[in-house]
Amino acid sequence: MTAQRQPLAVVAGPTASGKTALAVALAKVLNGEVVSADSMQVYKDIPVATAAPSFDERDGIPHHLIGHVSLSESYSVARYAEEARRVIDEIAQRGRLPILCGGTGLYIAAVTDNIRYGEQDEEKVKAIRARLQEEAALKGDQAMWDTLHTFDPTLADKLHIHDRGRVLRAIEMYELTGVPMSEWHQRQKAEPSPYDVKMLVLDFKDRARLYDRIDRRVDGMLKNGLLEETAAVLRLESPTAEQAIGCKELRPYFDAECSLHEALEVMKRRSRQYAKRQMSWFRRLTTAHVLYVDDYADFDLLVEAASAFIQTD
RNA sequence: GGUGGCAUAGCCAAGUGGUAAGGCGUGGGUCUGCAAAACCCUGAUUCCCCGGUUCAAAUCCGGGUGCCACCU
Repeated sequence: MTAQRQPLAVVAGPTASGKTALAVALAKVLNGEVVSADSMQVYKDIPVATAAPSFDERDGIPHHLIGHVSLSESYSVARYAEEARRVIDEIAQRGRLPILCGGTGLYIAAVTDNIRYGEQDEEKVKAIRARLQEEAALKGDQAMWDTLHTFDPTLADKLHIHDRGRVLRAIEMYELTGVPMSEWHQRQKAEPSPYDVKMLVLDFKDRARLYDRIDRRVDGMLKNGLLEETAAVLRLESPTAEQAIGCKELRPYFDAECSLHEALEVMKRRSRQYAKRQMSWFRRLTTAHVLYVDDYADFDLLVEAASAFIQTD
């Protein structure tokens, strides 16, 4: 007898591929609740730019981890993983199916692969980061990479010298725990996942169709109040908001440096590039079941195929 | 009609005699604490066309074509 693992459905895919609608439809058919896996939808105040599901779109299905964080707070995968696990547990307690839905591959992986980030003293982490940043600015990327290589050659060899962010994080991890990051990876892989994951990835055989949906979505955001939302957010001077597609692309427009049309074109292009990165992430998930949206004549058929897959053993 | 300038990758563009920088876009990839971020890889057998000079031409000369500016 193997231990009963917690069923967990996942709906992943690039922006504008139709994840939200599919997740809601699945929740209805399978008695589920939706847990967002989107690094930007967690923030309140930017629902339009992040295409967070509206009241109507949710259609009575409970959604979690959306708009519960302020732009002034610091948020990251570590906190997300914790919250998501808790929420998934609660949904299961209610006897319902948790459906993880979103486009942030890292966030999804944190849950499905049961990655533990551990408790860390915030102040201590901040201090180390600041120091490493300074050191990197002074000595350069090569020197930092060399440093990492002395105590974690396995990871260093996988990282590009200019991938400063990851190199520094790996050094930080070692300073914090005394254990090389690659060793942490090993330990995590040895631990079995508590979830019975059914991962769906939405994709398009004809990429032009996805790009077209992205363009239309951006145009639609305008009608939903994108400009008003962005104007308000720009006043916050939030580094986090600057990461979201929309804010930084629209800034030149508000600064009268370009036309609205130009800013929107850039926003569409940036969204397409983002979608491409997402696809590249999801493509390598060998256990995922890919659903080509353009293979299905209508939405109901897509839902049918999706729910059939989730209910397989 | 005249005079001057310009023609280099999908776009912007450096290069004035020695064997085609760079940026953007595109496509591919990486990804374990800011991930809608960050990072990596990716293209011109040839520089508008034809002829000439030269060991050697995107670079110089002549002629054509196209675009721009100014003049009549």
